[in-house]
Amino acid sequence: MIICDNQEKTLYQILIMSKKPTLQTVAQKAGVSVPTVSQVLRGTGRISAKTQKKVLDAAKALHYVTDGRAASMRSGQSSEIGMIIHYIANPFNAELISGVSDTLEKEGYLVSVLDSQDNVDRQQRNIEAFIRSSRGALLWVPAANTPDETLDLLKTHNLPVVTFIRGAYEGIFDHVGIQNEAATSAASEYLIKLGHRNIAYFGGVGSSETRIRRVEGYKRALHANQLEYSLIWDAKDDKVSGLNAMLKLREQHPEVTAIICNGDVVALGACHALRRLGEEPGQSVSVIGFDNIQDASTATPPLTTIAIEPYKFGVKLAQVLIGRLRNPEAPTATTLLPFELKVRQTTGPI
Amino acid sequence: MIICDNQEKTLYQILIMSKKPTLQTVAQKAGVSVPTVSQVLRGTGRISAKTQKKVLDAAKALHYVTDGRAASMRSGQSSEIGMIIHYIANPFNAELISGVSDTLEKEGYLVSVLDSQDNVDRQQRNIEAFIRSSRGALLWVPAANTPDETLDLLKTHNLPVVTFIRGAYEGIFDHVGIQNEAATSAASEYLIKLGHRNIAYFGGVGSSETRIRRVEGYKRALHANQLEYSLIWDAKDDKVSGLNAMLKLREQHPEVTAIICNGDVVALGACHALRRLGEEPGQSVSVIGFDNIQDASTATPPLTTIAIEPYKFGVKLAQVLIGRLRNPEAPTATTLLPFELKVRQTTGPI
DNA sequence: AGACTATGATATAACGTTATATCTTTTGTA
DNA sequence: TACAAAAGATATAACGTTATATCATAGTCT
Repeated sequence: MIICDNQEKTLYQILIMSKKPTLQTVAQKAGVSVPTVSQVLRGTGRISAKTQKKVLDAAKALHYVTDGRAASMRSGQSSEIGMIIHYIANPFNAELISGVSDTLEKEGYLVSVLDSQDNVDRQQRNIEAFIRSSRGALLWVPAANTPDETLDLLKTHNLPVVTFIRGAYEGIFDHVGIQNEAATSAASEYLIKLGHRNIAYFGGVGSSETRIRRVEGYKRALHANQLEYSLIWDAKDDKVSGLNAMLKLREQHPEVTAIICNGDVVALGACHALRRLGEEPGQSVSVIGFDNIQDASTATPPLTTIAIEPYKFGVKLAQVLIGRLRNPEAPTATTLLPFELKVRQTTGPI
Repeated sequence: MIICDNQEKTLYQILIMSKKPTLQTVAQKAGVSVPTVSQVLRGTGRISAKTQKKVLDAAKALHYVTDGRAASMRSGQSSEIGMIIHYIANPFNAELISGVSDTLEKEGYLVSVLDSQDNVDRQQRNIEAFIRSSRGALLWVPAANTPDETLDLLKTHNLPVVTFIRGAYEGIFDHVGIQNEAATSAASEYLIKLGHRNIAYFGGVGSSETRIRRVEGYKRALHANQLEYSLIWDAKDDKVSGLNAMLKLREQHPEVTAIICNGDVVALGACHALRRLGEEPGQSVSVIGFDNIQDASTATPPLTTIAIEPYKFGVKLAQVLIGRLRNPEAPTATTLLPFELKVRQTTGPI
């Protein structure tokens, strides 16, 4: 019994003491030097086939995985990419993130996403966390009213940055954005052709870059068609807020016959409000969304919306970043993604 | 002109060459040694107030941020936590992630999330990526049919792991889960009390741990009430699949008067199908969801569902991990979160 | 006053990798 | 056969931290 007990203890000790494998461990097992192992695993191509096999076998047997910290520190390169977005759970953003991750993972990068909640302090902490953790690049939706201090931090640490969605720093950083102004302008033109005269811009709060541009597109179209009437109606970009804001709008401004929304979620909330009032979206009031989220097509009635394909947006964003990392000295560029007006059943003649 | 030109070049050179600040840089500026700076910044409390001020001023002026790679490598500790989940964009999971991130960020950790898409190869790559990038712990929803190789990898690298949602490795790792069986059992009992006899389990595909438990709860309740009828109907957990599966179910099994769904999303799809058929959820067919996502309460009609608060789930999960990291030798534990049956309008007497 | 302790600061080594330079062996050529 | 060149493997140093041990200096006690 005592012997058995001792044996167990010994095994336990070994288990505890077995550290994770390093180049050192693999080199010993394969009977070669540490730099040789490193070269084989990185595939520099300067090691003979025979040695390569020995090394690869040893590495596999030991479940060896490179320590990215050490590799990154020595080589000065990082395969980790940080992303800061204003709201992760939004379905549009979630799809976009998938596009980014899929594309960058194929290139061997690892993407981590933080949610700034559009709060500049949180954003500052997020960026510091990324710098501390040595992310090699940053994909960034700048929060409204970002202070200069944040920019200083990014510049001090020479972090390659690509902004997206919100174009606050074009010229300083690469940017991938949406044709906001052109999109809402086209949507307004469409409503005007249907005969609408009292068109409101619905949803969004405050003066984010995105919303300003969209409102401008809306106003431009009104102006181009000599329409006097215009109305901007605030609502946070979630369904419940959209619902409540629409109830209020119908009460206070019954003259409105069409709305262009800041996002699909808020648009669906508005449709919901109309039906609760016994009205049908597309009949008494036309509704146009923005984003084309999955629910837009499956809702009853299906939502007319400005479609930006979020997954493709993410892919493009990733490609721009890859280009930047390959060619760090290239001048900064702005890429605007195309949009499409998907006409469904929430729009109709007046 | 030449002088000016030279000056400009010099400035440019300096800018290019200015590397990011290190302890070295800060130490020089403050006129102290490197270890002193390190101690001040970590707050070991062994440095005089006067020296502390010098150091902190210098660090601030230089925008110094610790290099986490080096710190982690030397100290053997990591403040980065990896999370692998089967589907990021699902609103329940998105909320859960928020709960985790918020809680862990407060403790100084940085969470990165990867989406395994329930694919074991992808999952394996994700785990390798996390090991390579030296995550200090892993929060993990194991994919169905995870191979032993994956476990070997985790064990070899001594990674602290907390599984959640799916309890495949209880006893090996800590686990935070849902009372799946009790929940569907309670939901079934409720339907039976309303007079339903032909109840189906609706949604989910294949034999995930979660689904097995939920189906078991459903069957247990049927059995306890001597009901003969049972039916399990597959559907992927998205709205469109739910819609199509429900259309088929109504066609092939018109005798069913109530369904218990694998998730709210699929349940909402089912409700949508009913309305398309001119039926009203809660009248001809009762529908019970699972998760209580935001849309569940705002849908028409509001969805009766089994509520788990995803944010609280995330907070609890984070707390379990923190406990594990504080006390690595403690025996593993399983925590099951309470559920609540939220009765709304999609359930009614037969 | 001399020895002892507490306090504050520093010197040194190590974490695991990769870049560079160096060394050995093989191959090719005159 | 001798020598250069190419190929294959290795030795060494460095990345930026922190743990540990060491060294001053000031304060306390007998």
